[in-house]
Amino acid sequence: MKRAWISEVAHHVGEDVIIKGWLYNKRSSGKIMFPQIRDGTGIIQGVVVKSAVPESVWEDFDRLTQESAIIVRGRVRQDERAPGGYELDVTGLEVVHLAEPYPITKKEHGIEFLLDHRHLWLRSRKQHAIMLVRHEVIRAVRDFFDDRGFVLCDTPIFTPAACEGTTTLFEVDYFGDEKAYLTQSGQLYNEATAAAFGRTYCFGPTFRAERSKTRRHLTEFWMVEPEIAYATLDDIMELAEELIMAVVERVLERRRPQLDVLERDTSKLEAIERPFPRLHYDEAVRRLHQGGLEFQWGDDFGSPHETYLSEQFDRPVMVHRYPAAVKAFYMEPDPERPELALCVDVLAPEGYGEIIGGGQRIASLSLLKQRIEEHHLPEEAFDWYLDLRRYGSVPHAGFGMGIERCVAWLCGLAHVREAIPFPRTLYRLKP
RNA sequence: UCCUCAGUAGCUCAAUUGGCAGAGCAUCCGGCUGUUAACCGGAGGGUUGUAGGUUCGAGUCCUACCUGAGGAGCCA
Repeated sequence: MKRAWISEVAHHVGEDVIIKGWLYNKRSSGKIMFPQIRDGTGIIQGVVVKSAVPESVWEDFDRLTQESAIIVRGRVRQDERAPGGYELDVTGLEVVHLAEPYPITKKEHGIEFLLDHRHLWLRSRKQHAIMLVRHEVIRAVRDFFDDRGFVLCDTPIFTPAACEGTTTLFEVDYFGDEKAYLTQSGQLYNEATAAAFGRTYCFGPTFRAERSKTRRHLTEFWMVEPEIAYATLDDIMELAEELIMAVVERVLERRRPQLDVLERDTSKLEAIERPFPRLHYDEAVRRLHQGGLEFQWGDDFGSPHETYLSEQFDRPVMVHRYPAAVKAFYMEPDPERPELALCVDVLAPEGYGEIIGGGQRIASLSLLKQRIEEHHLPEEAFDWYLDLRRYGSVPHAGFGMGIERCVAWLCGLAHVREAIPFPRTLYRLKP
């Protein structure tokens, strides 16, 4: 008898198999029992008939607690009455470990309790589905860039200084005499690797010590950041659009069962098509005013503004050319209107907020120096970065896409914390 | 950092005007041969977040603190 994975039982109908897993749930009715067995790939309903199995097997099943580790033998059979369409007529059972009373029950739980038990919560059906979508999103992203000739060039997590002076950084003691910071973006290093390889991307965790407590914020999140030499703002807007389309299409193609478990309204994802609307900042402000929202030209959008703008479209919307004053120091000014930056934010539909931010970087050494000074940043920290403008400086552009916001949007989650296996938020560092 | 809300059994919640702290689930015991968060009967389970105050009497009112959640600002 061979071990079978539950996700593949359809190929074993009529065969005797071994399932190695855990007891997900159990319903019994006198002399017949229906254990739900999960093995990480899926859940299958077993059927244990008292008169058909040795007495010891029946008794062992009878005393099984939720999440006990078990090895079950039986024959696979197709049956419409079973939740997954297939059943296992059980013939044997080995109890690997009898679990203590399991804290996560079939009834509802509060979010605090579930987050405290995140290490166990991941076994639950919906969390399991979310992680498979996340996996697919990450695979789609890597395939997208790899297939287009981008080189994966990972950037450091310990950094000596801020990438952008604006946000707060986590400070780390680096062997006593020096301070290091956890990276908040790989972008500055991407600019170096793009000059070395033409097209690069980095993909890793980033850290923001912002005291934000909302459904869109984590202190540790994953970001993919492409950077292209000789690219302009228009080039990367095009690329961002293609990337999002590729990810949406891939998830719809390969993860429908998971989206069904999550009760995601997939028609909202199916409706997404190119081109995405491109909204000049001026036009965005006009729309806000038309909608009766209070907003001052020159400010950055707050979350209510982003939500309002994204609600007007059935697909992601790209807002470009924000005032340079509210953006990072390295943004290239629009040659036609230098008070604006050649940058873009992509806002996800349904109020999921900014999923992509990027733009064209300053190519001129003197202008970059000037901006560093204007932003009160220490120039010596950017020595190496300025070198990129000394040795073959070219126009270049790139962007960053937040994986968790993307997953939360695709899954229709109420909060990004469920889009990462072990979320880190302001007041939560465990488990 | 600021604003709002919450904390009662292992979990989710209830408790009228300040007047005997209760239910479902989980656990344990019993019943049930097709269950779908199975169901039915029984049992055990409590320093009401902490400290103080008001009162004959506080889960309930007051003060401070702790913990958590939602939001703002900032951001992906």
